[in-house]
Amino acid sequence: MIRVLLADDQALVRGALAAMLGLEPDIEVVAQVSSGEEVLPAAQRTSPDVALLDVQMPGKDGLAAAAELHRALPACRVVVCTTFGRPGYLARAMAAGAVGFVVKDAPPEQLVDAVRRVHAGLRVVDPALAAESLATGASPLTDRERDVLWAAHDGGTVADIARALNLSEGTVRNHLSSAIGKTGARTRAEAVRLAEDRGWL
Amino acid sequence: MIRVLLADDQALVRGALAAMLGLEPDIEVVAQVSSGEEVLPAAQRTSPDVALLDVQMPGKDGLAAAAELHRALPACRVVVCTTFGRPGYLARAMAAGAVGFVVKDAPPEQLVDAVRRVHAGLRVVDPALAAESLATGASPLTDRERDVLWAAHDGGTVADIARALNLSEGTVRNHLSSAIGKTGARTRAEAVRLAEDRGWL
DNA sequence: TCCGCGGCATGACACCTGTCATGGCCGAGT
DNA sequence: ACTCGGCCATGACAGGTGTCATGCCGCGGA
Repeated sequence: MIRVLLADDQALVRGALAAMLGLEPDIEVVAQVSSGEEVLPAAQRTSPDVALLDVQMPGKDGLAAAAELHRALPACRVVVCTTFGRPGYLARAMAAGAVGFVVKDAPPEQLVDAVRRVHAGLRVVDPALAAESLATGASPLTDRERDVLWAAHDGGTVADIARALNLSEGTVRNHLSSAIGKTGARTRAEAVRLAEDRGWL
Repeated sequence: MIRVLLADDQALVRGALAAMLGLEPDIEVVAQVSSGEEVLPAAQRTSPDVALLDVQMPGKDGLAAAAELHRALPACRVVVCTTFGRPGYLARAMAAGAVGFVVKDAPPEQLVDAVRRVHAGLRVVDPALAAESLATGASPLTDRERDVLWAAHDGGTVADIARALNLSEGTVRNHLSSAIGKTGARTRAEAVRLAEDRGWL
């Protein structure tokens, strides 16, 4: 029996995934949580063999939860599952100690397959995504540029961003300008979009 | 037996939902498709009692598919299912002839419940969302304002938008200004975000 | 018929943005 | 000690942006 922990904020898909995994004779879902914060306590309580974590979750996201879980319970194999096949996510998931990475576009068998494979000690990564991840490369943005770009995410003015980060407006403009240059965008909005697509935020 | 058609572009969640619904003794998933275009042909082939359509799909989205399906096969009850509980989606789904609206945050039982209820001729709508929908109201944007705002979606300049819509730059600025005023935003980026959240695009 | 509203356009103006030059500060690697 | 890169800041400038006044056209309702 492979003991599985399931983390996804959308109750409907979490329940559906549990039902699907439950159909497999050698898989048992021993815990379900809906946020990153609940992952570690639930894992310590139920000691699962495999943890299936969604990236998009309120509060602590799946990547942060994966890192935390990997440090505290190295025996628990982590599979990261996400809606968006963004190259940056893959790289960050691997850096966080995940051994599997599954996209929600993939056929259902691939998930149960991934659970079995990581339980057997193998790594599971989509080859196409791995190639794209290497091609896109790591984020060229500095920490501060990322902060500023993230603060520009919801469309505030330079003054708003400067206030939020305790910076001068000129500095914010510089960071934005630099980020725009590095992403190849022509406006800050485009830069935010591109950086987000590449997982640089 | 309630015959169900399932439409969701994410193969994993589609399969998981099918597995979950398949566990119910009185429900049978007779068709699964991954895009809005496939909905009508599949429905005509399998004549389901209930169609469960995701809003976010490539090409023709769930709302367009719902309208098409409702016109062609009025006997088939449509339930719209979405990740985002945006008020505008609810209104547009109802206008498209849907009789059910389920958010993916909802508990799993609520989905099977919704399927049974709509099959019994009832409407299924989240009360909180319905209230918010009424409060937000219909879009105050004119058609052109919506077009311009949508064209501004990916962060191009005014000149880009003007080219894309064959308008003068001044006109684009006017429409944007008007849209910014109506949404209560202060920049075009914020206006795009707000309008999107409210389902005005 | 006239009026009002929406789409389209022009021009002007204040303000915001993106870019650049310049300089100071600090920590890391040579 | 020195250099280099990242961070922060200031100031200046061209060009983009948001707003307003004004006008024309076409359409549907009073």
